[in-house]
Amino acid sequence: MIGIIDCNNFYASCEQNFMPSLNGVPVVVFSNNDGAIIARSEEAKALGIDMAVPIFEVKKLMKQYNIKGFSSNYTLYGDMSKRIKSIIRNFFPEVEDYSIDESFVSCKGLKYRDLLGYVTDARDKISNWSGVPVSIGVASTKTLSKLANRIAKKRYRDIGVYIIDNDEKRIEALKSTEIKDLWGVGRRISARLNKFGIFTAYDLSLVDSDWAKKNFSVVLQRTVYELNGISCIPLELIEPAKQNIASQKSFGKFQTDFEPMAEALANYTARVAEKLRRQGFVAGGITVWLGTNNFSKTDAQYFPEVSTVCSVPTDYTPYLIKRAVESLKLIYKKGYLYKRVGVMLTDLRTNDDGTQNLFHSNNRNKEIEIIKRIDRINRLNGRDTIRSAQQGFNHEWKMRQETLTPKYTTRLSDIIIIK
DNA sequence: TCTGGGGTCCTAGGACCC
DNA sequence: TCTGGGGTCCTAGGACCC
Repeated sequence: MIGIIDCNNFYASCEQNFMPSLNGVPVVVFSNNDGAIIARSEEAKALGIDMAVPIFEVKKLMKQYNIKGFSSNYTLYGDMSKRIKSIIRNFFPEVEDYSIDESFVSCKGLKYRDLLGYVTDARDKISNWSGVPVSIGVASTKTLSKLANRIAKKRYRDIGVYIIDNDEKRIEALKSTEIKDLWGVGRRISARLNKFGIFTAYDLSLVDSDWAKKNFSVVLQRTVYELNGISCIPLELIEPAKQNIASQKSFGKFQTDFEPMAEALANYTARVAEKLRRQGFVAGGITVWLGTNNFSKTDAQYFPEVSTVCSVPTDYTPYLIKRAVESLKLIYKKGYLYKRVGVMLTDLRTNDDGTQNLFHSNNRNKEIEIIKRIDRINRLNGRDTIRSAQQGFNHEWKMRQETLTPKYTTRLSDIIIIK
């Protein structure tokens, strides 16, 4: 049996956890740039606030019902996530960290116990010890456990656990789940399935798996198997190495000139390069892109992208920034209202990769020394104490974060501020 | 006026190899 | 006059996830 442990309204719950006055109060969390809704407390859901709606569409409603809104605080959510996952490991030795607020766990070895009792106890303790309520669904496959989790959230809120452990429960769960709510089936595929008269998870479970593969893909074929209790998406207990590290952000206001966007790009590149080094990788390539506002019906649209190969796989920020800005020069064109710029480090390898380049001599050892010292200085004195001049200081492109809460768990200075 | 960010996997087709 | 078959790797684009 496989369990999925999922935090309820994770970002909203994190905010409520550190501000007791928010308990029982409708709370929403905004996307970066304070653009759209990405998390809602139960109270906010009950007032009809939908997921992913732009803020300007619900501003009135928020004012009317005094709904509290917060800018996303990923430092806080990331740290809370770490804490919750370490608690989970007390109860389940085999864990796959699936996302910031979800973990798959193996229930192997629990079969001689009262499974429901054990999982319910674990659920209560994870919720109480972290301050973030969680729900647990258990079934014989990942896809079915996701279904069980939905049922735990919707119908068994008080205990927060649901286990699909016989065929009767499985079929009932399938019949009460619309195809569009199925894990692995998105908007496009569910629309296509509807044309074949398939509307519920149960309908899909009855199709021939080869038909699913032929007409759709091996992904849907696996889903069909999983719905029938045949597990084909295994628990991944060893986290696979990252393949890419990316950063893109919308500007606080539209940009038209090259220089501020190059500055933003340099800053994002510095961030991904830091992340790269923290994980012990070097990047073999780098991709840069630009984008206009795809929601606009009148603005001219432009979404260029350029990928290049590093002369030698590297984690050296000055080189990566130089490469990124050169790439931006290739795709930048005057006359557009730009909404975002992004950078992705690709072809990641471990930093002992040792790939050389016959036609480029480089001072890898010197670079390693320099960047190690810069990282240390910045760690002790604050991010960007030493920075590339290209990163600038004005940051007029910076995203909006008008209602950001303190980084309660990771920054002492923030804790003092709220006193 | 105002609409997020960071990822993965799969597939088809082209280029290339012997 | 007539010119193969079996395979891999890479890339772009699509779809999905949270």
